[in-house]
Amino acid sequence: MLKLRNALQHRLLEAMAQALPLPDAAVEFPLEPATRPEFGDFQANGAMGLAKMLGQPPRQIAQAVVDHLQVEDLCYPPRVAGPGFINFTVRPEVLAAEVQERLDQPRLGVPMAQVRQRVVVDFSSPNIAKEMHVGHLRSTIIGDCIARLLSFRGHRVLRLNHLGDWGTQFGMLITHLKHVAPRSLSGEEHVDLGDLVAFYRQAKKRFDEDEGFQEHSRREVVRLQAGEPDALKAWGLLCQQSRQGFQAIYDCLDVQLMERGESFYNDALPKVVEDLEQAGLLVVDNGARCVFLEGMMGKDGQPLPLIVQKRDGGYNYATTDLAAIRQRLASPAAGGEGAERVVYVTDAGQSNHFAAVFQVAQRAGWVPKGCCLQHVPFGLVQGADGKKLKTRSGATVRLRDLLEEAVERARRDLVERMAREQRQAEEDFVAQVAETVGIAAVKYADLSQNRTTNYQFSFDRMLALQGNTAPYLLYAYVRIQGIARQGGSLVAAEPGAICLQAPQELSLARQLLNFDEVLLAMEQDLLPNRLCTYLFGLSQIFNRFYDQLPVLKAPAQSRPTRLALCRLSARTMDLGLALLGIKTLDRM
RNA sequence: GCUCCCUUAGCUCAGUUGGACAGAGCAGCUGCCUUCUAAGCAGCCGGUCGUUGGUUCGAAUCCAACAGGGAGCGCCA
Repeated sequence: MLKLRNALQHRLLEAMAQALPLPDAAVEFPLEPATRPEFGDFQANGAMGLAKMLGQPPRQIAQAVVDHLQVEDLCYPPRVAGPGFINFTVRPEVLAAEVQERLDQPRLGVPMAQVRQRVVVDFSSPNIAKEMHVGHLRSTIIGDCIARLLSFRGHRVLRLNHLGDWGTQFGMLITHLKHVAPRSLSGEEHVDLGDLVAFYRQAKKRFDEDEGFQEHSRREVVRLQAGEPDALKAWGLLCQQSRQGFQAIYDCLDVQLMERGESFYNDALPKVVEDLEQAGLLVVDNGARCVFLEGMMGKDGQPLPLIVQKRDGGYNYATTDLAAIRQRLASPAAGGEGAERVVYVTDAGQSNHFAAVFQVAQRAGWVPKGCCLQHVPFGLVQGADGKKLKTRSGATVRLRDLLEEAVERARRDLVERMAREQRQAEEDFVAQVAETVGIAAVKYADLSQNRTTNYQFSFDRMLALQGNTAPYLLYAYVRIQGIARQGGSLVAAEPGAICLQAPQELSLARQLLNFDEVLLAMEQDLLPNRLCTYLFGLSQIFNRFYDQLPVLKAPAQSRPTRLALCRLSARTMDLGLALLGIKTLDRM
């Protein structure tokens, strides 16, 4: 509907210019999608805002605009409604022509971005020697979805996994392993991710309790950052073990990422501090080198510092993040990525941190004009009790276990239903459906929630067959595929002109044509739940259509139209779900 | 103590440049399978949008105060 809206908006502004005695200053009269179906397709609310300026009642203004409007080729006569709204209802034959045109468009009416940017999407970011948990789940799923959308819009997207593979935790871990399992550091003894996690926990405990151990650990970090061969070797082995565990999860989630851990920026860290000093931003305070922030106050009303080099000489994550910003924004000729936009998908708890780092990057002059750094925050994953999600024993939930359980539950549902319906199926079919449905359910549950709020995790809800869930959407798609199978194809044997008559046909067509608007809105604020709400609505409207109107057995004059609507529905679902990172099924 | 976020139906949530009587889903209740279809469809029930003020022609949306919940706050990431 983007095309139609633009056309109507143009004519609306022309009519306004003719109808109203306006000042020279630019006056807007925006046309927006109607808030309710009974108001038609579009509504214009501008009259109310102009009432005071023109000293006329809003309904009179609206009527004057309507009197000058020339839209009869696209709409029924526009009507003034309520306090001064103008409602537009597009003619069915215009909708039909749009459907016809979109049927064979690969992009389903969604334009390429006018300005195609280089974008870095920084997401997932697990830590070496720790299992991935539900916190990484949201970053991974949301980040992947955003990257897919931006790519589809024509941007050049670089998906970076800013792995926590550097820093204090390695000092702890290496120091601890030197004591308890030295052979693991030389590679003579194999440790897997589970062992590492256990060692990490012990090391953390010692670190918190034992000052001497803390000192050793800090020294070990400095040795690592200085590139001591034995420390580097131990570190490399630890990373290798973790990486395998992560990759299994990414494969399962169908997520592509380029690994670019914190260690990548190690050599650039001294230069960050040096250049901050050159820029006159660096202050040594209590032995630590830091930049004091503008507009961010601490307890006593004093400005908060961003520490870039610790008292012991070690660098921390702020330094790494600053180095990463520079590398990403630098031109390719200078060894950078040439990004014009960098998107960070992390939990909302890091908002302050990113605000601080972005501010320092700005003040240091590292953000070229026209480039933008953006934190895309998301809320916590909570359990049924409203508290941070934990296992019954109180441990963090491992992502591996969570995904396995989703697939297992999907499988049990499927097997049970097949028994009830006396269906037979190959084991391959069951396994594939369970995998697809289980993973889709987890992803969709996450994406369908407004990302900025906390989100309550529930297997029962996400796997429910009715409601705003992945299984419901997938089933709507499966139904269309069922028609395709029975009818041989969704392409009419004797294609006739599309003619929208039944209300169910019209509302399905309208929903289908709204796809482009929704994707642009989603890109605007990077809220995947916009697309989810749309696809859920499409599924509902399709199910109504499917329930109330025959397709294959439709009268000859309706059949091509209904087949076309089915085809466009399937393609829209398929593309929409693909942008969410969800695979479809032909049967389930 | 300071900063940021949240509070909408019994439950989980939509509602983002302020717009028409506040919307879904689940749960509860009532109907509909000789039909390409029931993992579905049609309908009913359910709300002082945390509270109180303010701005506005118009506020769930913006501002202020208060209450309740969450997160963060100098050398972890």
